[in-house]
Amino acid sequence: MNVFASVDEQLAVIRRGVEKIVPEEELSARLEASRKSGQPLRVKYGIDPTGIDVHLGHTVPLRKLRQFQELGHQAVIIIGNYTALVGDPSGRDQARAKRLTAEQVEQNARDYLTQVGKVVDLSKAEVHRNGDWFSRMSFADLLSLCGKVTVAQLLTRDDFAKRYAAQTAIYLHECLYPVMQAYDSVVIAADIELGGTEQLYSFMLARDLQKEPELVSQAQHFGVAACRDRVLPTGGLPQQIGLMSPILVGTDGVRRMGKSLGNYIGIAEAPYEQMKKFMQLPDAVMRMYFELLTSLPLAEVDEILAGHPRDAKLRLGQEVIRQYHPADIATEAADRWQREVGGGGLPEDIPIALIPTSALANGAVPAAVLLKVTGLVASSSDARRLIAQGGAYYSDDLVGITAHDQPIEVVDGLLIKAGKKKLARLKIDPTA
RNA sequence: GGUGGGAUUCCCGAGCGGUCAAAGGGGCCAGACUGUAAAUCUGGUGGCUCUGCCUUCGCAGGUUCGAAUCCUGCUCCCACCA
Repeated sequence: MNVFASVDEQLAVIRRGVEKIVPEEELSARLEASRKSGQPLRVKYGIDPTGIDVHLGHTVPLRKLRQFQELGHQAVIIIGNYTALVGDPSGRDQARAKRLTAEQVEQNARDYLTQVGKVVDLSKAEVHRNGDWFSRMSFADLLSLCGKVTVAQLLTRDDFAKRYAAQTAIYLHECLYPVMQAYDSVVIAADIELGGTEQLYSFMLARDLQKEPELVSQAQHFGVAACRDRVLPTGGLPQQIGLMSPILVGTDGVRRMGKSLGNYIGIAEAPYEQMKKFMQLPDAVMRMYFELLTSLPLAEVDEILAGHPRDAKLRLGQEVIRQYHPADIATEAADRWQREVGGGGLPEDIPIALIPTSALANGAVPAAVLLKVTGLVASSSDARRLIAQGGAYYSDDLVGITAHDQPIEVVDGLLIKAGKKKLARLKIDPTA
């Protein structure tokens, strides 16, 4: 059967931008077997619906999942609505403070799927909520599951080991987190699991559980049909292979991309906002972004990077933006950046600031007061500082404001600029 | 339960009776440079009716001409002991 590309061709796609494959040597054999039997591999990706904004960091494994789909394999998305109740302890030095309610989790799950659908072809993917089985497990089922995992195993996890050594709390339900995640792999008979490098422990635990006949037959009760014809003569399942993506650095070029760090580019953001963020990336992260976020051949990426970094960023931005917006919009975002920023022109969407008539004295307002009233600056002290440092300008010709008490004659449409980025156009408000 | 240590301006962290709006670093802002990248340099970073005034150093009181600094109580953290 030739529904699948050759193993080497598949490997070329699969390996791109992957940091670690464990166990690496099993991958090509698994692909080979799938190609011979015509049976697609089941590729699992699990997400905990704890937040809402999907950003480019999340798209790295999601894109990998999409690539598997394009190679003809079966994407299986696990919505961790039950694991979300626990909270992933990965890398944490203490337990999570709050736990989400079931309703929040379900709402988040829906929001997630909408955004995930921009990367993965959901019409061809299986989507499961792990509550489907965890909510139906009996305590006896849980006990037999726990009977396969030792505390010593759990403590091989770095984060738990550290907490144990430091004598900070490790709650039992946290210990269950990796066990639950691994059990998901048993229920859905995963051949491959995608995730970040911090998932190594759970991925390996899944392999251990998948070879346990008792757990496999138990999992049959939870009705994921695909599981049934996968059972080996031993009673176990084929053990999954873990594919771990590197962590995408954020727009600061240093820390991992994350919402709480404010260094992310969200896939739901407006194209021009995304483009501006791309243009402000440190040069050094471009290669990583090209590799992980686009499908451009790496040889071509090298050529692009050999040129002017600004052009490379424009290209990078467009390549990524067109994955989430129409291509002409992506091009327009790049053009607009060149016009407004690259060319030193003025942006087209300058906010209007209303100036109450009562603030005028002979049609003019002292510069510091004006800056404050427009809201470009937080306080009049701030305004004075800005003016003293030569960072305040007025009119389309950007005339520098030289003194905080310099009277600025207010006219409708007058441009006021504070620093590099903040702009406003004045409008006299006759009602105030 | 016992004994010590601590809570400082966005963050970390000095200060331990006046010269403290409070060192230093980070972050952030502005200027120079430039590709609105990085690096570098310079300045700034509580508020105001701004050569001065007002409000900040966990909370509430007190001592003093004067307190972030001393005393009392309260709240919350942390370490060691049991």
